[in-house]
Amino acid sequence: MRLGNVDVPRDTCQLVGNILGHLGDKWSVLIIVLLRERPMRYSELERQIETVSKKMLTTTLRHLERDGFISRAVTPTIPPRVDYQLSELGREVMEPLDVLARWALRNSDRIVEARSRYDSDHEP
Amino acid sequence: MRLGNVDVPRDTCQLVGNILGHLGDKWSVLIIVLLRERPMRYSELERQIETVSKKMLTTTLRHLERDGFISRAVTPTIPPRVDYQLSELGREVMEPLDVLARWALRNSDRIVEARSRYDSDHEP
DNA sequence: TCAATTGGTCTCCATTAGAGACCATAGGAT
DNA sequence: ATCCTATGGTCTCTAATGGAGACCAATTGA
Repeated sequence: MRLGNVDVPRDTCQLVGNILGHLGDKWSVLIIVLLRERPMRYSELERQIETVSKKMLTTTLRHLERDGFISRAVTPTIPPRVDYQLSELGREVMEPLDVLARWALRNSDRIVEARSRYDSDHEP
Repeated sequence: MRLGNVDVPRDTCQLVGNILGHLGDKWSVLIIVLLRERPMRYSELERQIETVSKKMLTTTLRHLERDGFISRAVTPTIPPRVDYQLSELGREVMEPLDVLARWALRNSDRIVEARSRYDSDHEP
């Protein structure tokens, strides 16, 4: 793998791929973006995202916690209360994520065009 | 959704999420990175990636083509020859992708640490 | 004559995602 | 007194998705 003009050894490359893979799965980025605004409770995230199942919300949060992007604070009241917030690492990853999101935003027209071109070329 | 200090309307945000989603799936980034080096034939990509199944390689290539990141050139010889290469859009998306990959590279230690901390805290 | 090559598609099985029931418990409303 | 709601999950069952690999058509080289 190459980054800029640096050759990246194979196992490091796998790690990067792995991290990118996690960040790239269906809900991670969305959760990070939401938590950037402010810390949120589990149920709040659930309501904000709407289309996520409890199971996937839980597993995605666990992954993000394990990788150190968010922290999880339990208050053992009844009913229980669990707050999630971005960690320092989570806040830092926002920057490259923003770069990518801004690029997507700037170029969304071109992608939409490419798609309709492809679709009209391939359906007959 | 917010990017920097700009508020992004909901449907545009969905598009960005959608694009990020595609880029984030298991093989896309790897294929883009490989094609940055030089154009490659189907079988060459297959050999480079090793662990990808034909089915997934084909569907990922189709998605990338539909979104306009790569182009596909068929030479109808026997046996057939199909060349894939990055389009202009594909070359442009490398930049934000590089930013993210470099970040991952710089911070991989912290993530590895976070993981082992999490694992030792949660297994007993 | 036989094997190898290519870019897929197709089928069959394994893994993963999603929908939603369920839980324990307290406080508030009726 | 009794119900209802709220919370942060887990668990089960089903639907969708992913992977392994057989198969194909046709030509060239051994």
